[in-house]
Amino acid sequence: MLDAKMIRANPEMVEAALQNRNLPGALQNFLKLDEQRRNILGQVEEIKQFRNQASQEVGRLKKQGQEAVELMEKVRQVGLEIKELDERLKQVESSLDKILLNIPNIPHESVPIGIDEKSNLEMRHWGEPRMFNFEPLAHWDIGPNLDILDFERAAKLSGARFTVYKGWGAQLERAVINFFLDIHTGQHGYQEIFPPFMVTGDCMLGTGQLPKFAEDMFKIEGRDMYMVPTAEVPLTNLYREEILEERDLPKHMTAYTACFRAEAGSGGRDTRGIIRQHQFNKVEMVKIVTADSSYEELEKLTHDAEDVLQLLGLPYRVVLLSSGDMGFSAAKTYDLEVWMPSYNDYKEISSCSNCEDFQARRANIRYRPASKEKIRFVHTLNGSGVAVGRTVAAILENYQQEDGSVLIPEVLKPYMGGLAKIEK
RNA sequence: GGAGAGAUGGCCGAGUCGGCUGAAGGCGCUCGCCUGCUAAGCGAGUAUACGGCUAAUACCUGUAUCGAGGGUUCGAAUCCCUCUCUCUCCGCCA
Repeated sequence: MLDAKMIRANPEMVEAALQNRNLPGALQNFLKLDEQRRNILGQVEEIKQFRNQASQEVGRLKKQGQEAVELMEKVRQVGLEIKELDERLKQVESSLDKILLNIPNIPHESVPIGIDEKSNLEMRHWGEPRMFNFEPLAHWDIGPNLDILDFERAAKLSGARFTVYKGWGAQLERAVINFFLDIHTGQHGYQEIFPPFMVTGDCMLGTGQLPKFAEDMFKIEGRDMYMVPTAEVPLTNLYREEILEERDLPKHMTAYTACFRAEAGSGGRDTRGIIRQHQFNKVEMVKIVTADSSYEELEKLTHDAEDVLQLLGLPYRVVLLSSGDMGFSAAKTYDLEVWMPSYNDYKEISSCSNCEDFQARRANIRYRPASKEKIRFVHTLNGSGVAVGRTVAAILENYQQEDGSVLIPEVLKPYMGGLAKIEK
């Protein structure tokens, strides 16, 4: 959520930024409503002041044993006015809220301007796509061939976009999860968290999934409960409505959760394999930091995600997203894209964002500066560290052998009971 | 699911029959003083949001906030209703 005062002070700047987000005119009624609000507020507060003073006067008179019927009647009348104005104020404020909650974050100045992914910028890449001296298979063929992925029975259980992992496949998934967590906690200094997989609507509002993207999520019937679409939601909301001490910052957290997404708008995309599922595993990193350090922290966060891909020996590139390709809450985002032979292309496997104070405002997460200055909003960052299912797919494809077997990356062997390769 | 208790400021914790209570007291924290010393003592200060005024996120000023929403009243942290959450006991259960 943007700061209303900031918008009021720089309407043209905000409008321009929203245009770069493909949302021209999103500010339309905001300024008018904002003025209305201050108008009504001024009126109603003045009357309330009178009421407060008058009712104190009544108290004083009564204490002295005097009558105050006239004054009491006057205040009663005024009370009706207050009620009416309060009602109007509430309406205007809820309209304003609706606008504010639907406005995305403003891109950082370093973000390339563009309407879609074509304007993204490749920052760097690591490793080179493997050259195969045989025809490589896609993971949706490798998996069933080795009997470690079962798409058909998954469909029987749950329909499209679900996968059953079996045997070494299931172990590989678990190995990757543990490997990621061990690296982030042991080498990158994150605190491991194991959060609930279901959260309230307030949490979804706090991180920006609601109100705009309700159709992307799985909601529990008849309850104010949602399946988490990413651990970013519970981790960031952990400190919702709290005032932290600066000495307790930064907070670096990592968590494994299953993630649940309705994939409403993704029609026929990535229908094969485990790239785009309704349920997938992910290890997420979330940072809660002060404003002056957040961009430095974003670089580190991105490197922490890159690190696990390097350890796994998976070729990838880092892409800076353009203004039009970024997520709703982000001010700046780096995507990590892993080389995926079946796509003959790089495929997103991590997204690392600085949300600045956008989520902090919504979730009301603040901190008290050590200098005892005014309380401020924190900055929040999140990044996949990284998507587990896509990692498994990348391993299967990048480490496949001509005989159909798949080598286990060195760093994962300890997690697989020393197994060197998965074969039939 | 049944029965009961409770939700107050950064934390702990008072609030009498509704009326200078934004809220006693304590802790913590900040600043100053004092003290021959990693202690103690003394003094002062210490919520947030949104308005107005301002160059100002500085003063000053107004309004709101004692779990949330609604009601009664001239006036509610204090009375009434609804909801949410926490705790205790019972039941059930991985």
